[in-house]
Amino acid sequence: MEDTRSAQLGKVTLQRLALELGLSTATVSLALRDSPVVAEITRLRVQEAARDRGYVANRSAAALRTARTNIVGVGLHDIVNPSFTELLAAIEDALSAAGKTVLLGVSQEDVARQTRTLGTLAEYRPDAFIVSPAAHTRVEDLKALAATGIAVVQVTREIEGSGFDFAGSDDRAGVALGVTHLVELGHRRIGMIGGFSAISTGRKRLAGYQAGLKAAGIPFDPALVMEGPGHREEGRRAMMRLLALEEPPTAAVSFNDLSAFGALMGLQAAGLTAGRDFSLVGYDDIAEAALWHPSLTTVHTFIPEYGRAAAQLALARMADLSRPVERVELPPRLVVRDTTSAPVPVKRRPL
Amino acid sequence: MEDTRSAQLGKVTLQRLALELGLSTATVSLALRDSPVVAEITRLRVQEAARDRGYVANRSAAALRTARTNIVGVGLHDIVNPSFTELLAAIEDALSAAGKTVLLGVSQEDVARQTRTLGTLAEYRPDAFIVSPAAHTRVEDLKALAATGIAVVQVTREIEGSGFDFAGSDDRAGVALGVTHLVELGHRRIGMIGGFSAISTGRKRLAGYQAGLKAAGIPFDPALVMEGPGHREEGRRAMMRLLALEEPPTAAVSFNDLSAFGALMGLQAAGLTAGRDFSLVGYDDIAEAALWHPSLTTVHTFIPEYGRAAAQLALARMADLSRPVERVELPPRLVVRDTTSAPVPVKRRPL
DNA sequence: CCTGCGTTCTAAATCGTTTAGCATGTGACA
DNA sequence: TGTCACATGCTAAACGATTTAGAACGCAGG
Repeated sequence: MEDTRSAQLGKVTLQRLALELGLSTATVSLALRDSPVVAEITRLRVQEAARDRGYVANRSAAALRTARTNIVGVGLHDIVNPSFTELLAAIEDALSAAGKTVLLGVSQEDVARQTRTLGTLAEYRPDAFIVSPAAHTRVEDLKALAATGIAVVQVTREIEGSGFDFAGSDDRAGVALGVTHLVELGHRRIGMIGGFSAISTGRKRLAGYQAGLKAAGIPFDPALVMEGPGHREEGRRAMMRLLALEEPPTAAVSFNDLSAFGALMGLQAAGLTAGRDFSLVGYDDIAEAALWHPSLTTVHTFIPEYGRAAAQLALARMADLSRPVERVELPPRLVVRDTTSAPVPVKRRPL
Repeated sequence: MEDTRSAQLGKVTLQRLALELGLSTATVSLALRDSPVVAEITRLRVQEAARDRGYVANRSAAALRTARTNIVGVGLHDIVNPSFTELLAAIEDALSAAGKTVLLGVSQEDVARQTRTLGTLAEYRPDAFIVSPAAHTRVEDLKALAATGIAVVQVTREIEGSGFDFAGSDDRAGVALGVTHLVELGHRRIGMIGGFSAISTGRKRLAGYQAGLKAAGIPFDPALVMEGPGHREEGRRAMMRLLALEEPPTAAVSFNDLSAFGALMGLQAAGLTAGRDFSLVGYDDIAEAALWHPSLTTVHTFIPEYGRAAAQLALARMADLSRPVERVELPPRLVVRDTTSAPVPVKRRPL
């Protein structure tokens, strides 16, 4: 009934509404947005008519006129990794509470795809971008986005020297926490699993690993660092390689929980028990970490918090493009569970 | 440099480009879109100029003119639940391959919020909606979206009688598979954990449970059905309640993997071992299922596949609004792991 | 009767693109 | 020379909203 009528009469636009009400489009537009210059009674009349006729504003038209879209482009390199899912959920939640809508782009850790995706998003003229840049992204790639006067905020990862706002966790301090914990348990030979130098988080977490060692007076041994993208499978292989070393470590920290899970599988495959034969510390504390068996000692990074922070930074910058650059770097917290313990002298149970 | 220049001269629009090239906007517009009516040489000249000047098309303007946005509104009730994350990733992937961009809305299983969110998305005039409706969504709520001539596709869940395309898994058959598996192992008293009748998947999975029992000649006992939203915590509580029954079941199927994980925790808390003292079948087979200890026997539902199917349905319907309604219902497959086994006579080890 | 003022509404320009229809130039051909 | 076809490019009118300057009106005060 309703649909048939509106289909017959064509789409209901603001002009149409104005015509039917015997008002000008100016008045209708103002009335719909609760402007004080239109009389109370007219306002109510207009809003009622809009509701009755099922009027839906056309943001393309509004955006064209106002150069504002209320869209925020969110570009992540991955959304299946639980830590990024949590991030996306937090960002979406904070933005939608502020009346913004998320236009989503996923780069799959591929700069070319990221360029294409963000380029497409840019055509929609988002008021802001929130980006976790793919590995190998250059400063210019990000600058290109901001060229049109769009606010750009980096989240989780950052491109050093880009000069954009950033929200994430203090990765250096975080991984150092994990190393210190292992040292306190008595470990001296500690490996690092996953992470690579093409992304800021990789560099910072490696730096945290080194800082932790240094604080304990333990020399850094590059042979104990297994670079990798932070997948489960890569974590498993890294653990195998660590165990195959001439002088294998008795413990390791990892780039993220996913590679730690892989490492746990590697331990299991080698007939070793985490938290007894080998100590392992994860990073991020995603929900799954507490559920493993044994449950994963890891570093909690407050992902929803910095997701919300990123949203706030974006809102602040789109309100004032020239405000000083801001960095929000939340301090992580160590969560001790069952995969860490004092090292066993040397003997290893064969099964 | 580049930014300063373009900032000085104002935004670079198609008109500006035309002016600088001494061409009409029509020609420039056509040239940029590789129309055959503009001469090869002009086309190249225009495209080069566009590249040099950093021209970024304004989709709001184009959308206004063409009534096409290349946006697809994706409304999910949750994105943190891994099965919906996988779904979102698959949908995004398929759509972006087709040149569409995802405008995201999350309803948090709340109809009011869903109405608000989808209403906002509608203002952007997406070419299509892909929706997994929140519980208690009524047919009219969805119809309202389609009123403006927008393609609507339901994914995972559906509102019966809405008459929209649908892509999901054959939930009835899926849960029946699980029940049959348990029956074949020798179980006769089988519970159902999670799911509720406010959503189609809840109803279908319950129906599958009943169908499985019926096929085995086992009478349906409502006392063995623990309704709930499909969270971990709810699964845990449901398991506690099942175990506290006068005549507790020896096995259970569950609404989804998350509630099965909760149930596993419940078993552990009760000092029971899944796959020995109690058999449990999950639903969905998310990545985490294989990693539990013991690993979860569950029903694999091909989420990325039907996510892609939903995207294809949306593309097809936006190309032809009047095509016949299509339903894609993928048959699930049982994955037997370690949480199921033949029932133990009655004796239970106290710890 | 004129002036001034506040309230409420209108006319018209504008945002950047697409597209139907028209204009122009060129060469072929009769 | 005139006609026609074709290739190419232009003109101008949309699309649906927002916004600014100002019109119309009623009313009070002198």
